[in-house]
Amino acid sequence: MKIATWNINGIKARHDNLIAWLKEAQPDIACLQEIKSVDENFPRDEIEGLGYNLETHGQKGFNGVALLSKLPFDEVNRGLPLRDCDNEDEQARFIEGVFTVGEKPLRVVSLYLPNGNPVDTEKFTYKLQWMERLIDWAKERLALEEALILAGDYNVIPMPEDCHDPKTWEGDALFRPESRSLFRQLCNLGFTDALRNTNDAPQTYTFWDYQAGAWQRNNGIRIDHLLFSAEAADMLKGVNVDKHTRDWEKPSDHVPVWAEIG
DNA sequence: ATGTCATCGCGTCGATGA
Repeated sequence: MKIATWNINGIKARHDNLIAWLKEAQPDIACLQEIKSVDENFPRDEIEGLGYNLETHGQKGFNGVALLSKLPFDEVNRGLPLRDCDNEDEQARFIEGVFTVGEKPLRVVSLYLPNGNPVDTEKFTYKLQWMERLIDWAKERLALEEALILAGDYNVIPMPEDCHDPKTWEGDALFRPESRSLFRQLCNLGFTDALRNTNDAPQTYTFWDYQAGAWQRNNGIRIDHLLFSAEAADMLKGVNVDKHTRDWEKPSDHVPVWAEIG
């Protein structure tokens, strides 16, 4: 089966591209980010018409995540749990679905990690705190020893080779040592970076800015990641990036990344 | 590192976020 992640940068603006891609790629589960829609306004009809169950966690204007699945949802959880010291988290960036595959649970998360720029503001501390909360949550889930996939837009460039020109990213929240360190800490809990472990092609990117001809110059970054628990990694067959969608009319600035498991 | 894009607010553009 096929599990995909795609930051669509607005469901209203990207609906037709999403439908075209669903027909073409036929993922069994798709994790979407930046739906930029409240749940009530999310256009469900055509997606459900293609045979998908759909769960959204949206908010007005920005952020928002969704899960599409041909399998029925056994369970859905919205939002990353807060810590005692946190204020209320109103940003919709996390949704978890539980499915049954071969009589075993498969947990899939669609996450949209905060961008964190500019770094001299509370946006950066919010990003780092969000990552710490994600690590705490992941520790608990990994203790279940189930197949778990954390998919989404992490807004983290893990390694210098994950961007066209590391010098231009120095100091950016996506490439700051603190962000990269927390991403490593998350991985080191026992996750496999599915793309990195199945594809060593250089310049494998998942995002190209709309500005300055970034796509035409292949000035991209790899920030969309699929992290697999050991039980999920045992099922991993391969990973691909649907780069061609960046050339479509009215493209998202991100492209889908998907894993084949079985 | 800015040659863009999506959304909101009630205003046909400016602010915001990425």
